[in-house]
Parts: sequence; structure tokens; C-alpha cells
Amino acid sequence: MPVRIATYNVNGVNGRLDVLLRWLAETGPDIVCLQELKAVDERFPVREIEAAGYGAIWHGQKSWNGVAILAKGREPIETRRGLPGDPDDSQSRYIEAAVGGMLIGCLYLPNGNPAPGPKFDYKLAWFQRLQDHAASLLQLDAPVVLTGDYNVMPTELDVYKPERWVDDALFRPEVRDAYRKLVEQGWTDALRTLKGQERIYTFWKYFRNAFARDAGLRIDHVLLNPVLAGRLKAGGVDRQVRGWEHTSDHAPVWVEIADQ
DNA sequence: ATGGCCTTCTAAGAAGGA
Repeated sequence: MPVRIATYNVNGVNGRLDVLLRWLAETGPDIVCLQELKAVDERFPVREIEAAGYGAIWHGQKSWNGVAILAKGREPIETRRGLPGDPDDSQSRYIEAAVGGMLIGCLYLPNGNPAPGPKFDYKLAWFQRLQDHAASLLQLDAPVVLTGDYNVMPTELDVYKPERWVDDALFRPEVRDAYRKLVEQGWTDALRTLKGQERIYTFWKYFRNAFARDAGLRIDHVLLNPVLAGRLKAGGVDRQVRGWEHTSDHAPVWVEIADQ
């Protein structure tokens, strides 16, 4: 049986619990990385998620951020919470676990707007810490996935109107460079590799009917280490979820990994 | 070129998102 791994910026795990549970029931991913829980640890809906058949670990925060890893029929074994490199960073943006012999890194990279400014500086510093940690993960022989909301459109192909985003923190050259350098360490951008030059979006603004116009961005990514890249069989975006009532502004992204 | 929408926290609007 292939393993299906998904990432989903849920934009409020309690406010959109119905959407999350419906998506889990309809698509049944084996491993799920969630971002933007927007809830403290005590308010993570662990009962409902367990009732749906998933074990979970999570790292919450009041109002903002928050990440979680879900595993169908098993408990993720937590290996890390928070990126190394800055003990003063109190934002909940990274959690990592071993699930069924794979190492899963779940991340929510800072937005960084407005740029330039302190938020953009924080984004670049966070990206550097991610690069450093990712390099250490590449030393492992085990299968490794590094996935989540990267808040970067890697190329012009990933933006509905690139010229409108040139000064945005999600598309500025420094951020695209950081993503490119990360991938060039030896990671495989799963969706781009599978889809060639096809347009792929994972996010559509709530404003101005963006989803209906398909005015989207590709900012949620699944990166695979070399062991897993050779086992990549399929991948896609669950676009239908973005069309549901009361839904997140992101759609889930998934890959399927073949057995060894 | 701007503002459009949506969440949380907490009780009206502010802040953050992208």
C-alpha cells in the first residue's frame, strides 16, 4: 500500500474543524501536516481527531501560528518542536515526528510582510535556520519529508500575476533564492517535479472571488529527500476543498509514496 | 492602485494573514 502524505494550512483548527474532518474522511491521508492552528495546546481538538482515526502531536499558540502532525491509526513519535538556532523564538512554526519509519518535518514559514522591515528580517532568519536544519536532515539515511506552508512562490509559474507580487515578502528575490538554495541541497519539490510546467496553485485569497477566477499562488510545498524522491508516485492539490463552505484560503496538497 | 475577506480574542475593533 502506498503512503499518502498531505499538508494543509487549515486557518483555524477549531473554526474549520468540520472542513478538516470532512477532508480526512473523504481522502484518508496516512500522514497529515497542519499549519495555522490558531489555538493554544489545550484547545487542540484531539478528541475529534482521534475519533476520526488519527493520532496527533501538536504545538499550539494563542491566536496565531500553530502546527500539528496527524497519523492514521498510529501515534507520531515527536522528535523535535521548534527549529534550532534561536532560543528566543517563541512562535510555534515547526514540529517534527517519526511516523512508520519516515521522518516528517511540518513547518509554517513566516509571512514576512511588510517588506522590508522586522517581519521580513524574521522571515529571512527563519529561512536560514530552516536551511541549516534541513542540511542536517539530509545526512540521515531514513526517508525524510519537509512539508508545509513555505509562504514563498518559487517561480513566476507559481503566481497568477507575477508582476503584482514582485515587492511582496512571498515573492521577493531574497525569499525565492532561499527556497532555491534549500531545494538545491538535494531536496525534490514533489509537485513541481510531477507536474512539469503545469500551473499549480494551493492558495487563493478570500477577496474578489479569487478562487472562481483561479487567481492563486503555489506556496504550500512537499520536499522529499533522495530516498523518497525515488519512490514518488503521484501528487496533487485537493482543490475541491477550497470550494467548500467556511473553508480555509489554502487547499490541501498531497503526495503518494510507493513501498520500498 | 487600492481594497476587498476571514480568523482570534473578547465583546468593538485591532492585528495578522498573503
